[in-house]
Amino acid sequence: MDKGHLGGGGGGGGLLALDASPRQLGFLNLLSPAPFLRNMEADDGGGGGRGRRSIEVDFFSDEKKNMKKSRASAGADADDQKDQASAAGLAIKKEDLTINLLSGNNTRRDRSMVVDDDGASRADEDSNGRNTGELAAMQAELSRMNDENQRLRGMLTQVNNSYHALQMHLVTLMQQRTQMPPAQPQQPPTHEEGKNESAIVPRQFLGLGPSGASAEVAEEPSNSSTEVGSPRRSSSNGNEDPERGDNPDGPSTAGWLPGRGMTQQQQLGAAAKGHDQQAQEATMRKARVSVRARSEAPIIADGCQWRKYGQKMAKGNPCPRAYYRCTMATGCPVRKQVQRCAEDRTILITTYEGTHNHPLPPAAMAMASTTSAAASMLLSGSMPSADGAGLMSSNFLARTVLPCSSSMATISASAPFPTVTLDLTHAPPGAPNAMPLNVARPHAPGQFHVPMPGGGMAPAFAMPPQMLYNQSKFSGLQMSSDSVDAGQFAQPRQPMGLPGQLSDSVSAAAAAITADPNFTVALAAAISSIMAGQHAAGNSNANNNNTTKNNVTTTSNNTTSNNTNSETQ
DNA sequence: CGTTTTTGACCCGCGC
DNA sequence: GCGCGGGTCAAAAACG
Ligand SMILES: [Zn+2]
Repeated sequence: MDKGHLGGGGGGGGLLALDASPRQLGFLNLLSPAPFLRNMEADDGGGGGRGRRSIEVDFFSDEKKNMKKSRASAGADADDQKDQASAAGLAIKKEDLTINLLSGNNTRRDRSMVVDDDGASRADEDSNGRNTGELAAMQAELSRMNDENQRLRGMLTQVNNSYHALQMHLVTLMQQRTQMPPAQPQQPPTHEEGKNESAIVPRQFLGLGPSGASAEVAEEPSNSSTEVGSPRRSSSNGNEDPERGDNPDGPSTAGWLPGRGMTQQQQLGAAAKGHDQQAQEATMRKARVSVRARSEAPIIADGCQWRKYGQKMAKGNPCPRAYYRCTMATGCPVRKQVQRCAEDRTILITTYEGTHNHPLPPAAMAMASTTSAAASMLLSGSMPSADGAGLMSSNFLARTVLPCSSSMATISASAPFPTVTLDLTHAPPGAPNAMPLNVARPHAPGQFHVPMPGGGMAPAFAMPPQMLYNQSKFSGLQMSSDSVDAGQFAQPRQPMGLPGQLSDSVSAAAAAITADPNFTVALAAAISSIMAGQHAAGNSNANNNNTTKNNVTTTSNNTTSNNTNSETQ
């Protein structure tokens, strides 16, 4: 019954000993001109665990941790939207906001106030009734402003939050539409609710399920369905066998386990759930988005937390392929596999699969929605084979997603799964970027350089978040314009009104929508991180350890790998 | 003590 | 039906 015994085991990670010094490099890179999408070793992606000492390339900078901390220390006081909101994402935003505010009007007053205050004591002695009065008044005003400030912050947070939620929702919807025949159109929209949705949506998202709202319960099944692919093996304990169809729920108790066998049979019950979903999910699952980038680091920091659950020698190349799964939420179906390119070991290929079922920090959003958008486009674009549509969409996508990078997107039909590949490895000099501003600056090979709209980072700092937002939007539009009708994208711009009906255009629009904001977010993150970096530099987290074993997988030896089935059976 | 990594065993689809 | 190969599971070890 059991799967047979336990495997072998054990591990060994002890080898980590070999640290290299790449860290330094990382820092250097950090400092280098191209801040966004820069290589950065740091960032321990994950949290806890044994330090993953690794250098990571950080596409979408994420130092959420730092951010959080700093924010907290800053005295964020209340603002507890907690969860959803709290996610680093907002944190970052907040940070920005805060910064701006400070630099703006308040600051001066603040400072002056403070100064006065200090001086006050002395002044007091001198006895200035008037001053005192003024002081009081100012204080009052100050507090009022603070108040307001906070309130605004809160609002912003909320808005931001719901925006993201909507965004995700949209993607989901789009996918659903694509998949479903005309028939039952209206379901999804149901939960718009507007306000609260922020909390709900994300979860539901995961479920994708119609009923989603009820979340927990619904989720389970759906979730399992999500896993779709995996259920098969649910072997773990004999339970599963019987499962096929029964046991609706043993409820949630078991709930969240990732499905896999985990002793839960129920999951299959989910199967019943409905073909659509299943089908849809299946498709989703199939769609893959892979990103090729140059990186010394063993993995790319995309803002999510990943747990490695497997490693295998790939057939065609000496480098092993590692499998990771998202651990930000318990049931998150997202997986990714990382592998080094055989010919050029400096190229790291990261393949994402699935959609997150939980809110993400902005840093993660960037990558996540990029991939999800890519996936949807891929799926919606009818089969990849169709060059016309396929290519176009891919190009569009590439441009949308990483406007400034010279990335190229390609869709391969050959693979078992439809796959979109974003290639960030070439750095064509004269790249035809959407933004003419491109600073032609010699960059390190392989780094994408992201020309800021302003022509450099510096100016960007000064800009308030909104400016950034607009700009990014702008750039997005511009890009999109050349391949598709810009008009369509214009609509989505309104944060709220989502017309979307046409499947294709919708998907395109969705892509645009999702992509743009992300870009923004990424920028914001990058900027704020940099800013933070100034004082926080020393901070432990800042760039964390990445010791790195520089060489990728030292595992080379692993004889093991090829084993496949060699053994029993 | 909770997490994450390591790693051999499993599972399963597919081609022959 | 067998075997290959891609993925996944999960015990045990490594970390913090
Ligand atoms: Zn996730």
